[in-house]
Amino acid sequence: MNPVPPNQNQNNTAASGTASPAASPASATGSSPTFSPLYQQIKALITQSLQSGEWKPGELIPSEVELANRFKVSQGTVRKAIDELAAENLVMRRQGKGTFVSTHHEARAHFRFLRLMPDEGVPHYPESKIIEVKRIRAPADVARLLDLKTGDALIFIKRVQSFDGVPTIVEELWLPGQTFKGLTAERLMEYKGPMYGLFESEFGTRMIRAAEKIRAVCADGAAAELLGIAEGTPLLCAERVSFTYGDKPVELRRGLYLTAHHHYQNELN
Amino acid sequence: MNPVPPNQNQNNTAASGTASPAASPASATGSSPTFSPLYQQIKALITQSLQSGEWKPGELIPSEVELANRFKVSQGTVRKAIDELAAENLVMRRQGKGTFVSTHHEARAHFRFLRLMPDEGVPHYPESKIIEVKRIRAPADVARLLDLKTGDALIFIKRVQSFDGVPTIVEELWLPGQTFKGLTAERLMEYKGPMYGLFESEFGTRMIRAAEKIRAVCADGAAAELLGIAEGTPLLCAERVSFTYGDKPVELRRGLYLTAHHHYQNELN
DNA sequence: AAGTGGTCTAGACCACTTT
DNA sequence: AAGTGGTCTAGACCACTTC
Repeated sequence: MNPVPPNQNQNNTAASGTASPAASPASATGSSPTFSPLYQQIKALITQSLQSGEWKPGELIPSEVELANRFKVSQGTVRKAIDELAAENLVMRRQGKGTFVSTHHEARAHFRFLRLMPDEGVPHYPESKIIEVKRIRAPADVARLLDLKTGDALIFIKRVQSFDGVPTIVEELWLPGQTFKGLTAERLMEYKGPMYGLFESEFGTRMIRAAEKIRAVCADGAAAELLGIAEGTPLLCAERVSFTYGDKPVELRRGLYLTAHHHYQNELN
Repeated sequence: MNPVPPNQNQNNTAASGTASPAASPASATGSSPTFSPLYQQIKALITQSLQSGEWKPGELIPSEVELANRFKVSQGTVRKAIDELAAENLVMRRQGKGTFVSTHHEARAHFRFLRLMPDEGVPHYPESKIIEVKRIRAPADVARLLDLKTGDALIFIKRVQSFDGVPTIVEELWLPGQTFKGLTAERLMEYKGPMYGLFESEFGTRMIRAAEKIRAVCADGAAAELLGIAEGTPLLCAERVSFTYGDKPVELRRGLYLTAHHHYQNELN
């Protein structure tokens, strides 16, 4: 959209002695600025293009050289910007091929948000069974977490996920009606694969980060019946808020995990 | 220890036309090598110095320029090596001051491994009460996780941690006797602050990474009594294996967390 | 052969900290 | 003023992929 160079808060003119001696980057050099490095500005511009859909999930973005020309900066500066985007899993670099927009339609991405692993054997993605889909008004607590107003339109989803036919997860989701307009039970039921893939493809909303709070709880009657276990069985309760570009919360999810033969895997670095 | 340059798998001679035309980096250029980039080799050398204690936790390491001279590479290469070490929390960079070896004696580091947060209010570090310390022989399962042999010497520790006087965590630890020779109940009880600080200062063993498996369980009689709760109360069970340099496992820990007024916090990126 | 990301270098200047 | 990490540039070459 904007091929012009971002404001230059450093005197890049340097070079030979021919440079005008009084380039005067003066004016506001210390008053209010909050300057950010060039590569951060480039990163923000690239992120904008990702968010706007200029480059769609799975697609190739322009090469480093091309972006350097577009933004009128050196390749090294573009590289540093993309390095950070890759570290945040917004893009993926592949030597010799290029840089691709990340997508949830990839085996690699499936376990980035689902951390429940079998105690033994290789992990694989569970089957999903939709229990309920309905339109509701946002209760105060949900509204607060999703940065909405109490009473705003929400879509509520309840489902059960099974590994090898064994029901293991009961999940409830609250989605802003505004963002997921047109989401139906039919569409959810016929869709195979991670829900985030559907959100990405059909609603243009990509989850890029999430925060979870985990507790131990007792199975209530409803959960016990859905999971085929005794009431009172201890379950792991994971409450997740997911964010899309701009740190905008767009999903609240409460999952109850049966951890008899699975565990929540976490790496502390 | 080794100020000589690492093997150079790239022809760095370049420069002007005076370079000998037949530098012949030939020989094994494609047979078995598993070459690694220069900055990875530098990173490994720096890590060795960290592990050997040449620079101790909290101390300043040599400047980038100094390291570049020592290793006979450019500052940029040292920088990339240190960037990765900083990303792994092995060192901390501070503009204008230098690069410091990370330490567990820092408020900043306290919540890197303890992820239990109060549902409301600001997080603070719990008080610890040692229940039991004894020497045992490694059971098969513990030995396997710690990369030891069944029957090897272990130190077993049991403690309770409280927030504002409320018992919230029951924890059991298994430590290799070899690594933590001389660890006594007295030393543990008189020590204030995170146990990893003690391990780092007194035993030269720094935890740099950990893997946790989390489940929901019911409180048994022992845990219930220590936490002052009813038997059968759901608890979060976190089993952690911690690693020091070289990905060597040096601690097994099983914590039972009361999540009535706290939760396990996790960020998914 | 051409294009991409990955590595390495050398030099300049900036921002911050200490002397 | 001097030293440190932080940013930016320009150019070279390497490793990998595709044509």
